Amino acid sequence: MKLSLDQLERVANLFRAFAEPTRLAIIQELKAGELSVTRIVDELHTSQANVSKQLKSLHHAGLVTRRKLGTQVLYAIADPMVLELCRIVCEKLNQDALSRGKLRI
Amino acid sequence: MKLSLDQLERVANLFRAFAEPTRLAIIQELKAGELSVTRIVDELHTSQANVSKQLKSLHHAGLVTRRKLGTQVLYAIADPMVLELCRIVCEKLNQDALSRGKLRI
DNA sequence: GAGCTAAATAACCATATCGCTACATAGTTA
DNA sequence: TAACTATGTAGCGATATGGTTATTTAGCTC
Repeated sequence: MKLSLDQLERVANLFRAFAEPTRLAIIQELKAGELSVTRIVDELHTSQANVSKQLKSLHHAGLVTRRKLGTQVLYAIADPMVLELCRIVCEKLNQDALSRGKLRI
Repeated sequence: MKLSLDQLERVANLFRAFAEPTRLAIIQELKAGELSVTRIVDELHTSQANVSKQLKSLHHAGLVTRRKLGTQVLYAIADPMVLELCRIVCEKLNQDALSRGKLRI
């Protein structure tokens, strides 16, 4: 059974959520557990505005959950599938380039 | 262990190869086995030039193999991981939207 | 309410890339 | 060689989006 253009578009959108280094860096941070926006900003080398924007993308794609706690907003990985995909892709890259250091989000 | 920016970039590039409907459509066609460019063009609703361009992306990302046969060039899926990733993403989308038809590349 | 902190949004620029048309290249056959 | 087919490439316009700065909104504390 083949997917329609509309369905392919939705699949592509999900992959696209993973297709930026900054969003992957956020996922990498969230691997340790729920974090506030500020905590994430402290770890990454980009602005708070950008982190908020990318978190919005991730949340819209259903990859992270959002929870308000006072003035803070806590984000967490929504589905183990997120880490599973990263793991598979890292494995692939490790296979393709054993010379460089192992990759793992 | 956290990935460097350079490593995250490489992971993102791999995901990006999956992040376009046309490239996913090509992968979907190749699921049946090795195909020539013309055969792929016949199945998709886009130009031969565009198919060649997207095949170049897929090949550069290591997702498809390339084999010349006379005047033809045959492409095939390079790694079962490619279909595995598609399968996982489709599963995720099916979970998120059970109301619509099942997705499967 | 005033002042403060956390997060989101707006507006903008720069860059990337999708798909197109036109053309170039390579391999086959007459 | 000429003509034909299969594939790749160049260049273009339109669109999308990553990151920035500036601003806004929401919630806390005094």
